Amino acid sequence: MTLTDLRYLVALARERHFGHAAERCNVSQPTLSVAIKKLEEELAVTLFERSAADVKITDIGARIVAQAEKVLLEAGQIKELATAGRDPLSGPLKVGVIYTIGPYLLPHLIPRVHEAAPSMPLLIQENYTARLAESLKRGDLDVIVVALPFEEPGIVTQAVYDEPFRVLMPAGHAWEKEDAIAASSLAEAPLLLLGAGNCFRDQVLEVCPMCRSGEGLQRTLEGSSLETIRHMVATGAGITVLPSSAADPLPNGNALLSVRPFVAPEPFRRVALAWRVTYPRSGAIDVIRSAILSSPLAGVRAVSR
Amino acid sequence: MTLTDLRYLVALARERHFGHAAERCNVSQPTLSVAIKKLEEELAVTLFERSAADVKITDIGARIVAQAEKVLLEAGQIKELATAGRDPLSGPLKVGVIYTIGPYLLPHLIPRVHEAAPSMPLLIQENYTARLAESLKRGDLDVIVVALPFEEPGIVTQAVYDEPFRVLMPAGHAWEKEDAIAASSLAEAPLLLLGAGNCFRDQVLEVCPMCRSGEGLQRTLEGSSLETIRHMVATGAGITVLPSSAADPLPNGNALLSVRPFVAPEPFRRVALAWRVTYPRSGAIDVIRSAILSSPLAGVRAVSR
DNA sequence: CAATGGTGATAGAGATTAACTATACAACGC
DNA sequence: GCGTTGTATAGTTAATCTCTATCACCATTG
Repeated sequence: MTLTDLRYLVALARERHFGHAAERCNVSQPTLSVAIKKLEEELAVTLFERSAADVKITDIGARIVAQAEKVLLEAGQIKELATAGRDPLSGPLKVGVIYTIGPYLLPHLIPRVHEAAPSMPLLIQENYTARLAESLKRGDLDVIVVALPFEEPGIVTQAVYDEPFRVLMPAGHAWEKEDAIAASSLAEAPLLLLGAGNCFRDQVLEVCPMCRSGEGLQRTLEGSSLETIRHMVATGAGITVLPSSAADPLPNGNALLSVRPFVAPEPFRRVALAWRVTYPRSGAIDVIRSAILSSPLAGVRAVSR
Repeated sequence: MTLTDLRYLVALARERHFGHAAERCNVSQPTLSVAIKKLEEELAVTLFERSAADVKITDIGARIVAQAEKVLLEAGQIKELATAGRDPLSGPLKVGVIYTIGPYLLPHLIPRVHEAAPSMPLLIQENYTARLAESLKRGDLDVIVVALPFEEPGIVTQAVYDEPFRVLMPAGHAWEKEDAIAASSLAEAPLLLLGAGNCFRDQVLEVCPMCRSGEGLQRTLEGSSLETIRHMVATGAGITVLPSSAADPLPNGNALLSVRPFVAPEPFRRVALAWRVTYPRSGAIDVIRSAILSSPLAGVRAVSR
């Protein structure tokens, strides 16, 4: 029993004439005749009464035809589903973002994506890089926004933008008179750091090797976010390093904080998109990339493909 | 897209492993692999993400699999319908009976059929032979009970029983003293006849050729039934001829009527079943025949096959 | 870093199935 | 009877399905 057989069956039930039904199915009369006979044998049921005058459907035949129509209808739905799902910009996209990007990127990203792909709702999750990578590989996420380096088997990454680091200090801090801060001097200040797991923490420590070795005055704040650290800096608890997208928008309306760049060469992080090599909706990822690049993130420089 | 393809699809969605899914479908891995690929091409949609680690279903793939399961379920229903409908004694049987048999046969027939085939309800229609034949050929009826001769192209008949004719007269009628009535004497009495269209009318007239030529005292009662004629006879309106199944049960409790047989050779009618040659539920017809033969119809003689 | 094992894709051969054309067969109507 | 109409059957061709064997890929492991 194939879907073709069922189509023949339904056609014959409608036409009540082998020849006409065959014509409607674009096959020869013997083809349809044989198919119906085969179907009757397979089901061990007489579906039609053939006579010279005409073709009559049996009671059981009518019931089976009705069911066959239901099957064909449902089968047709598959094609419709496929057609609807063919657009990579249709259907939800599961996006992961690291904690140190999400709060600054998402407010810009969401409206832009919604405009570019109205029928692609975003399901967003913030987490550590390692957790995001796990979810991505498992298929719980479709694309993640992370900082490089990021290497995983089966995962491709595409750099999107570079983002310089800034020093954030309380207003009135001694360094406020400097135009730019040397990375080496970070070890001299009480540096507030994110907890382990945040890649940004590691990147900051890389900027200041002495801090990593524990020789500085840095303090690790487990369970904190850049925002909570910023508030702590505002109260004079220490200084910190922020990515420009988090730091630059601040001072305008915030009298308690001062932001300074690093002296060249400025340390920076490279933010990238990552997805499974096998992920088929590349169009959706393009939309995300474009939306990120058109977002007004302070201080960032696009990375050409 | 075939039902087999859909089975492969569903299996793969369940197993998430081409080899295992193929095994479950009793095919080789390449077979399933190729089938899935073909399906994806036909639908122009990626259903699965293949990677070395595992097989992930895409969102659209999951939706299509759900639909495929629905299709397979409905298709399975066809087989169940066929299994259920394979029994010729299941499902309603559309029976037609001529007016001059129905009232005497059906009360006996129905309980017997119900006992022999409890899941075969009877849909019964009484009508003239010609009308029944038309309905039978059209497929509105499955089997009819008529009197022979009955010849129709595409219709087979099977004689069931012979039924002698009787003369019915009012109690106290002059012929009451006779043991048997000669057919030729019918022309001498006011004979009440059914309207045209009733085959029994013609058969009675055949018994009495003089009546046919209009030389007797007979009166045709259009729109009547044997029962109404019987009541008329009881009031003394005339005499009539009845089949034994209608006549013989009467006199016992009916002081107003007398019944007499004809002199040998008794005229009789041969009652038969008729159905389309193509009708597949011959088992159902056998049941009807048996039920008729086991019915206690007065005076009838079974006709051997 | 090379070897290994597991997994899906591909190639080519063989068998099955489905389709066609031609024709037989059956039933009715003239 | 004989032609017409309509379905079934035969035989052939073509498409398709399925198989075995093998490749290619990747991730793990010694």
